[in-house]
Amino acid sequence: MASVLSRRLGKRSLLGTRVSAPGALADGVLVATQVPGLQTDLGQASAHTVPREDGSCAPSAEESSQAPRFPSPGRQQLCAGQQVLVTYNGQERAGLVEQHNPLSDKVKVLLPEQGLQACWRVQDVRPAPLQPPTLPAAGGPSPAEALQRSVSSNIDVPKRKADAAVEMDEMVAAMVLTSLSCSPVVQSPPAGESGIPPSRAACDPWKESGDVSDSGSSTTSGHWSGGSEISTPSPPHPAGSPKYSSEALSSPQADDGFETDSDPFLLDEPAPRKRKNSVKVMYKCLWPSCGKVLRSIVGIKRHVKTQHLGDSADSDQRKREEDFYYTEVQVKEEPAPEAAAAASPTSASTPIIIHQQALAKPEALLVEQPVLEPALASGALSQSAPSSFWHIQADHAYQALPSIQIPVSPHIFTSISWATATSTLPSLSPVRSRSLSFSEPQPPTPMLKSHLIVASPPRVSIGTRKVRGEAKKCRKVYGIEHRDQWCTACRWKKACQRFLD
DNA sequence: GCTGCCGGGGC
DNA sequence: GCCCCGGCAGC
Repeated sequence: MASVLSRRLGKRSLLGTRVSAPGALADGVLVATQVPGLQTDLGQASAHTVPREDGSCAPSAEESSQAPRFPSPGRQQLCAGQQVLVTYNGQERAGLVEQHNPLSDKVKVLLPEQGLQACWRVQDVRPAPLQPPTLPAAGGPSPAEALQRSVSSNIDVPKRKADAAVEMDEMVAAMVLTSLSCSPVVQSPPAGESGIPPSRAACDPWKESGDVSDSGSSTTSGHWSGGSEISTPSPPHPAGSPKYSSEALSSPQADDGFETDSDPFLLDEPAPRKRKNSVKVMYKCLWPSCGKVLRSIVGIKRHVKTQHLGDSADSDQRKREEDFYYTEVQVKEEPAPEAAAAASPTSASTPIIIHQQALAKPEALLVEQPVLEPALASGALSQSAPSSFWHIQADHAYQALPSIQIPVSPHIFTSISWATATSTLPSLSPVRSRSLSFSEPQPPTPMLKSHLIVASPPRVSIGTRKVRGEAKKCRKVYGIEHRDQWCTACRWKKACQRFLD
C-alpha cells in the first residue's frame, strides 16, 4: 500500500522531478532517490525549481530570481546516444541519453551500470566529455554546487508519511480545479467565439482531446512517455505550444474526448462524478452536404476555412465567414447502441486527421477531430443538409424519459411527436403524444449563426388535455390503502408510468 | 363522484 | 430535484 501511495504521489506530484529506478527496485515502482547526507531543507530545495509556463522547471536559485525565467540561450541540447554524467544515489554515473525533451527539460538517461532508466532534469545532466564532474569548467559550479544541484532533482521527495494523504488531496483538488478551468461546461458561449483569446483556444484541445496524460513532459507524442511511467504530470499549458497540440492530436484517445479513464491524474481514483447525463458541445459544419461534426471550435473553423471557403480568400473575411458555417450542437454523452448501429460507415471509418501546420497561427495547429462517437449518430447527418440537434430532455424524473436528440433541419417547419421519437428510443413512453412543433423564421440559407439550440418539450399543452388512458392505474390496482405501492408518478398525481396505455 | 394528471408551489 | 396538491377534465 505504501508503494502504491508512493506511486500515486509520484504521478501526481507537481513539484518537480522524480527519479525512478525500475530495474534496480522491485516492480519498477517509482521510488524517491535521495542523496545520502544531503537532506536539504525542503523550502530551500524547492527554491531550486520554478515551474515555468510551459510546464517545465527551471533552476532559479542560481539563476537568480530577478533573472527572466526563460530558457537560457545556452541550454544544452542533448541528443540521443550522447554520453552524459548524472548524479545517482549521490554518485556520478555515466549514462546514455535516450531522449531529451527540451520543453520540459527532462532527459531520459539510460544507466548501463545500474541497468536502469531514469529521468533527470537537463541541468542535472552533464555531457560526459565536456564537463567531468571532478573538473568543473571555468565559471562552472563547484563540486558543492554540483552536489546541491543534484539534490534539486530530488527535492520533491521528502519523506511524507503522515501528511501524504493530505498533500495528495491538495494535489487532486488542484488538478480538479485546473481541469475545471478548461472544462467544456464553462466554455464561453459561442457568441464570443470569434474573440477567443489564443490562450483560450490553446486550452481547447487539451480539454477536448480528453487526454491530459503527459500534458507537460510528453510533448513528443509517444516517444517520451513510452515504457516507464516516469513522466511527471504537469499542469495544463496556459499558452499552447505547437508540439503540445500535436501531442494531443496524436493521442490514441483522440476519438473520445471525454474518456478520462486514461488520465493519469485520476487513475485509481473513484470515478469522480461520471459523465452521466453530461452534455457535450460539439460543432457541426453547416455547409451543404457536409455536416461534419467536430468537437472544437477551431477545428470546425479550420474545416470550414480549408474545406469550403478555401485558402484564397482574404484571411479576415474568411475568419468572419467561417463563423456562419458551423453551429453548435449539444451531444448527450450516453451509450446509444441503436444510434451506433444506424451510424453510417462514413462516420465509423473516418480517419483521424492531423494537420501539422507549423507556420500557421496557433489555433490552426489544433487537431481536427472527426467525431467518432456513436452516440452522436452523426452518420445520419454527415451527408445531409445543415441540421441541428434538438436536445429534448424530460424535466421530471418520474417521467423517465431519457433525453433524445432528434436531428431536424432548423429551417424547415418541423413537427415532431413523441411517438416518432419512440421509434428510435423504445424506452420512451408512447403515452406522450404532445407535438413538438416550431418553425424557423430564418431564410433557408446556411448562414446560421452559431447558436446553442436547445429545445425542451413545450410545456404548454396545445389545448387538448391528454385523453384518459384505458389501462388500469396504480390507484385502481393497488387501491388507496396501498398508495406506497403506486408508481411515483401516480403518487404525485402525475401520468402513471407503470401502467401505460 | 371517481379518476387521471397538469400545472404550480413548497422545500 | 423531490414531493405534494389544487383543480380541471373525462368517464
